[in-house]
Amino acid sequence: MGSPLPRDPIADAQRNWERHGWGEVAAPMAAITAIMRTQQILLARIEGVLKPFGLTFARYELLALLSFARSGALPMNKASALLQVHPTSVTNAVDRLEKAALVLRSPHPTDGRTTLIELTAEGRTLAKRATAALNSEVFGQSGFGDEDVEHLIRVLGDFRKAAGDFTDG
Amino acid sequence: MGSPLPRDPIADAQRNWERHGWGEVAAPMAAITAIMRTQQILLARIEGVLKPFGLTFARYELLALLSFARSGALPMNKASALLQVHPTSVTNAVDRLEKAALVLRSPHPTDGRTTLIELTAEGRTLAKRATAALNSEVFGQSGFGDEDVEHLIRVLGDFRKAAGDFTDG
DNA sequence: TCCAAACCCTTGGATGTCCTAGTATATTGC
DNA sequence: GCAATATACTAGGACATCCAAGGGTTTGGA
Repeated sequence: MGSPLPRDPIADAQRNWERHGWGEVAAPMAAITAIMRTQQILLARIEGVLKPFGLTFARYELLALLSFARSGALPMNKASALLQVHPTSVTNAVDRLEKAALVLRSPHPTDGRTTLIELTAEGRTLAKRATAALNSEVFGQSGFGDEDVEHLIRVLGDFRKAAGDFTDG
Repeated sequence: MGSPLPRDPIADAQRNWERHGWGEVAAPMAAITAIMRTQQILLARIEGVLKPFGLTFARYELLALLSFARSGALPMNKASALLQVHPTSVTNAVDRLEKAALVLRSPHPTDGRTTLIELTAEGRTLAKRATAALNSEVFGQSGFGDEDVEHLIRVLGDFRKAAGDFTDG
């Protein structure tokens, strides 16, 4: 999108906050802004690796989730809850995955309101290949040190829990 | 979007990765997924605070950036570089801010290719009010401890630098 | 001087996310 | 048993992001 800037724009923003008398919240502002930007960078990397597979991150996440379900199938509402996205986002992803013959919709055996998403053989294979690519090209080269990874998992885990994502642990 | 899950879905994913023989990259995968989810939570909080002002995060960022420029004006390409988003995203944001009379476009005095974005008085006032709201309702209550904030700034700063965001310090 | 290459912004298209409604099916309570 | 409430999915709309392409302006080398 552009070449490197001569200065860190987030560090500059933090200084601006301090200069305007908002020093109390300048550091958290910088940390939060850094999280936003880091997510953007990571998402771009992930999408770049998935593109050759005809997948986006949203579709990959759903495929991966299904591949870990013993039966290879999940109700849409369950997928929505586990992926922590709006139900309409799941509908959207399933529409496209279904067109690509990677998943299929089937009626729930006992609840007429519910639709099950099932992985096709093709979908299972692609999920495996895409995961291997992500493991070697993104997760295996995150650039984060082992200690930092542990720290991130702990700090962000506490944050997510406090935000109401889950109740255990 | 939903009530808390009984278990942390990211911790479950990490266990799944380990169970499938990808233990080497399970932790970075969990850290990266946690960053994605944390960004989602933070963005929702921010958008919630900005909604009463008729702003989105993208528009707020542009407004805030302009408010720190001494002249209150910046070329579009400069804004794109500093916000680290695609030029078309800036075009989009400016279109909407201009309709709301918060900024206006003016020609660059010496370079006919360039368009300057200028903050209006109304835009400057709104930026100030929105910043105050974010400071008190989001940044001031991030939920991150002081030490964790410092750690995040450092770790994510190193990451962004390694990713080519900037070259200084 | 002058034309090609570089640069700047906008338009149009594809995706993803969320929200608000609307339809269909289950559950609950009287 | 039936009406009221709750739940599940989908349709349509608003926004944001990126990419690909197009038109105008500058710059630089022949």
